[in-house]
Amino acid sequence: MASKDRILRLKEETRCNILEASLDIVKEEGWQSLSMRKIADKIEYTAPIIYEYFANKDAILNELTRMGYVKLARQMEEARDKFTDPAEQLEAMWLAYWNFAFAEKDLYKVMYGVEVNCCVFENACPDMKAPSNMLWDKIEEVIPEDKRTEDYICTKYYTFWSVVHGLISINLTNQHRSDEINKQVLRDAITGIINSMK
Amino acid sequence: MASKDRILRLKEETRCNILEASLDIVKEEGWQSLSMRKIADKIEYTAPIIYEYFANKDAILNELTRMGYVKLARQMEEARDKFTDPAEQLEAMWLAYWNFAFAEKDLYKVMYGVEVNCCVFENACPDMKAPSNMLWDKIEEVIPEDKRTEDYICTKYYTFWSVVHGLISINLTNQHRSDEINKQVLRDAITGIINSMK
DNA sequence: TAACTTTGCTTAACGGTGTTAAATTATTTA
DNA sequence: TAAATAATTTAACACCGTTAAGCAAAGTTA
Repeated sequence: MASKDRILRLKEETRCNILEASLDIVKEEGWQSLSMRKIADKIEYTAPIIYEYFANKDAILNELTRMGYVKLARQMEEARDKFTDPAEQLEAMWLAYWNFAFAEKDLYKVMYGVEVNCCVFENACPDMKAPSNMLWDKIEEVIPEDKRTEDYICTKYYTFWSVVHGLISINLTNQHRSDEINKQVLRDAITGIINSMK
Repeated sequence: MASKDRILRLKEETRCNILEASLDIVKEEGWQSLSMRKIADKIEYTAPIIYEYFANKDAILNELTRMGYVKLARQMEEARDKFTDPAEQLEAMWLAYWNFAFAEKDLYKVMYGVEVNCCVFENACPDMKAPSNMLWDKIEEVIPEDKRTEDYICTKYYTFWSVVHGLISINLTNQHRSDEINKQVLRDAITGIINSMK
């Protein structure tokens, strides 16, 4: 009954093929244009057979993100093991996280639910720039004159924006929802950055 | 020829109705289930009529985000004008930004492209928790024993995650792409938080 | 070997999406 | 009133996720 094994192996293989094809499409065209029919085309089957391997499209995305987390964890471990000092290790791990996100952009987008809503952001209309301009101007005002270079302002601006937007995103996608911790993180970060500028 | 004016006024009104209906649907069912036919239903027309007011669905989302930015700017101005000290003003503005995001969750999601990919995040499988556990453990290690409470670790963890994920999101949705600034922000923030823990 | 059953896969279909072209109805103009 | 124009709808296209029915090959049993 070795034929059973062969068939099982084949089934496992097409399961893999489905995931590989999906990831290819995601990498080539972005995860929002991933469709069951495109996957089927790529593995040279018709769409319905995918449902013998995955309950639905979400299940495929789910498995892709799971695999993404595994890969991320591996890269972070590698980075960690290059150092012995805990602080250095921590920094290396965050850098690995960072690097992963950019090496696997679309995967990261699927994993953390980041996506542009529609159009190009390039020639953003003035209304879209108003809030950032306001913040920018105020940051400029807080920074003492002797430090006030374009790059320094830019750095502080993005540090601010990152921590706030990041915490918001986490709360919106995840349902973390511990208001106490959130407020503490937010105030810690904001006052910290402000003090660092003075 | 006052009838021309009346017609123009009516046209402007249905344009408004389209946007209002869209925002209602977005608030009720989330922006991913916004459809041209649903909008048409709500304004008691058929779908093709919408194309006389907006080029396509993206144009509607675009206008909604533009209006969102206007609203955000107004709330930030209000917050700013309650203080005179620049540092206090800056903090108030960031808090206004924060409050806006949670008062207008779905609008913020459209504006900044934040969305869950598919399923519930609640009972996340272990693979999904591995990276965060690794970071959590290392943070715990870096924090001196006398400060090492659950809440303190949690705060630091989310501060880290927020700033990194936030900066990543900004880079992925936007195409900011100034590697120099990015690296500076990242290292500034990370080493800053690390030092604050010691 | 012949009949029956299971398996693997496809075709067809449902209800949904954004979008466009043609047809129809209503309104204005001559 | 008749012609022209505008407003609106119907119908259609091509896509989407998903399911049910059908078919053909393979395996199993008599």
